[in-house]
Amino acid sequence: MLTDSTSPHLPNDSPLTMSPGFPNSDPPPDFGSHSDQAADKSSNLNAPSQQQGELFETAPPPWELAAQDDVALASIVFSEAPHGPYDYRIPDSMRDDLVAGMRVKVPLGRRKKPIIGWCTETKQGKAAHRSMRDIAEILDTEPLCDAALVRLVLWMSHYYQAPAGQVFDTLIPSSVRANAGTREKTYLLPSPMAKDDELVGSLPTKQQTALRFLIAAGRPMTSQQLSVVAECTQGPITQLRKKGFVQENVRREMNTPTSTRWQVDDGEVEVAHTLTDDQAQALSQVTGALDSGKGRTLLLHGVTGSGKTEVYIQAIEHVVKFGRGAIVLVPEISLTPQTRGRFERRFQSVAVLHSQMTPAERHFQWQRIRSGEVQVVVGPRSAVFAPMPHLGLIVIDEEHDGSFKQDTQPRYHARRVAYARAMSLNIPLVLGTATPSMESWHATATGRAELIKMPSRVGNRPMPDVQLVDLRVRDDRTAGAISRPLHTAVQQTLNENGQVILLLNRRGFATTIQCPACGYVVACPDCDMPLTHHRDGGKAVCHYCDYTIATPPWCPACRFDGIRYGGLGTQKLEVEVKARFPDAVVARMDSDTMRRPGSHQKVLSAFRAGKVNLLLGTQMIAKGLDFPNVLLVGVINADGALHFPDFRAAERTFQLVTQVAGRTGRGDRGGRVIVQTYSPEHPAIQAASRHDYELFAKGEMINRMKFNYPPLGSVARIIIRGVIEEVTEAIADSLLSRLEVARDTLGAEVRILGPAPPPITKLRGKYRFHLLLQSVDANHLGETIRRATKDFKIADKDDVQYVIDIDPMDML
DNA sequence: AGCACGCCGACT
DNA sequence: GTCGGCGTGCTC
Repeated sequence: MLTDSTSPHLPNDSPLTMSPGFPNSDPPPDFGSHSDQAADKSSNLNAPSQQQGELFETAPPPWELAAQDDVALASIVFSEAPHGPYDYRIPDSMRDDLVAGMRVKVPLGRRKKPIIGWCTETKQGKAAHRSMRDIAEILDTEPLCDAALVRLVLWMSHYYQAPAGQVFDTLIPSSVRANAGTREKTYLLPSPMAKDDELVGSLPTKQQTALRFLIAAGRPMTSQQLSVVAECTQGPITQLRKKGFVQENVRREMNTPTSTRWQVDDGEVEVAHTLTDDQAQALSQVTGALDSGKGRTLLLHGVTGSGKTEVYIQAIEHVVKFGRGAIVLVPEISLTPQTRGRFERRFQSVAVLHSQMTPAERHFQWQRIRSGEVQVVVGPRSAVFAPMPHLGLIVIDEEHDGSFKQDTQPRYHARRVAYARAMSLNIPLVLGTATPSMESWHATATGRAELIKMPSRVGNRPMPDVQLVDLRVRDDRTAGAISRPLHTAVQQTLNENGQVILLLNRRGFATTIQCPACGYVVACPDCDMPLTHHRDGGKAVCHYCDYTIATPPWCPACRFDGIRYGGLGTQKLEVEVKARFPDAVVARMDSDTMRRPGSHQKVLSAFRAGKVNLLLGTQMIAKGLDFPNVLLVGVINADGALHFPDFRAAERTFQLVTQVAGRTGRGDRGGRVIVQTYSPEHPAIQAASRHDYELFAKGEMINRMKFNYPPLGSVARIIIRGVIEEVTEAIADSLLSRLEVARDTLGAEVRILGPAPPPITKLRGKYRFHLLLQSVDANHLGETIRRATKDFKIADKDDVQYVIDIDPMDML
């Protein structure tokens, strides 16, 4: 039986452990200490047996009492296996220098070379381990993470079940660890011997003059500099060093060339805009939260074009006034020169972090931020780790965006991490979006977040009109992908010299089974997921639970026998569009054509300049573009996103349609949107067509409730991949039984699904299976996985790997 | 991940 | 009898 979901040995007021957590998680059972014993305890949900365990663990056997001297110890973790933590003795000579957050070199096992590790904690040891070894070397003079960030690392390591060493490596850019763009410089100082006039007087003239110049300078100089001012060669200076008249002082410094690059080039300064009533109201709520000195989450729900950015900026100005800094997270795609310029013109000192930065620049910006001179950091998800010393506010723009979840280990969500960081520092977290994630929306309903509404556009521009085209209506259908009504609208817009955006959400691998006559989709009775058609064997499979049936030859709802399996590519659409509108200049934007860096910007500036009339592409054109001459947006097939085998499919569809609709109606000429669909009555599509988020959220929450999908419950996913299909599946099966055992011994309430083939069955030559775990309590879920995988070893010969994804954002 | 230990087969 | 195959286990 489960007694309590909060761990008894945790301080309950600790902000990172505030219960209930957000979005949808409970406190980490332990993040303060993570020695072996602590890990044992934390994997036990049952409080009474924990106390029992302590009886045995805290009393050392008598023969170890001799080793009980109080020694200085450091807990060290590694980014490579074995990840630790291991305890090392701190030699007396290092005792005052080692701080948590520094890197060290330590001996490990029978290795010849010492290994680099991270210090998570220094402590006074009582029960010394039987084979305690010494720290060999300290690599940093300053910790790379302050105490609060070390705590964040340990929390992330626990929550995402990733080795702490790996989390450190994620937090601290490799360029910082490698000291990119720096060089060791040797400075010269007069030594005590140089004070002895008699000795100095006995030196040869050149050496004497050089030394007198160095003394007169009154500051350390490089031998280069000294040779210039003293008008001599290196010779005399080398002699002075040899004879001991000068001391050497080695310092690591930034190379000069990069150190000016960050500066704003245009020097333009923008003043604060006059706020609309909505904006003023929103701002006062945010500043109120700032002044309260509490960790609070504010969801800023503002329609596209309502001016959220101006609210962020003025809130940050408020923070800056008090000498504190802010972090602004933006989706990868919207880190454009425009976004950057906007912040740079409003603040004296901005650090923009982006993916094209060189290692030296990245390192330089990191140092600037840590020095405290930066007021605002703008960047993608990793900017949540910016080492801002007096952080006062974190803003996440477009908080619903998928790019905030990292898809490699540690698979963290920047919103979840930002929440943990903000709450631990007692500062506000502002989440801004036109289409809140269900997680954030639910948080406002349960009181974990406060809702701020901005329902109208700046200048009171109307929202664009959204027209649904029912593809089931025979008269509107054509042989191609563009219906008659859409064709007419495109032609008309082009005739009026307007620009057109056509959105195709191609996710080719998902072959959902949909009836073209009535729109019916074949779904799994247990998971509510659309089944996916597999050509070989004519089977239809659920990617969550492996439920399988024979693909029905005709529609189960209306008995129509021309059932089809979705799928249309941008290339094919481009051909059709060019044939239909031969006079239009068409550009295509998708991951295939946008592979080269800069091509993105190139196409967009051509579109902005009006050289392109019709822009065709995937999701990437749905976000953030602001072109006043776009009078028509067409969504080729809204169902592609809608009937995707993912419980977030409806949410994605709503977001997609709403965001793409926001690309039009930004000028004086208004704008319209046409959405083609087989399911015009679907709540997500209906709500999007009316620009009614709350209508959507209400309906969607009921759907999520049926199966306890997030945000009502938690989900985790374990992906198992290997070269041999049978072996991979066998290991997935053994992991399943371990999970079941762990769940039952813990008495945890967790539903385990699979192993099932994920939508992407084979990736880079490896077969994949996945296990899905669901629970209303994130702790139960986490503990079950922790226990099941604790000593789970896969033999090398099997060549199978597994990955744990906590709060997965997709099921591919 | 290394690195050594150990337990079975083919060689001088 | 030894050299070496790689399966197994440990690293504070």
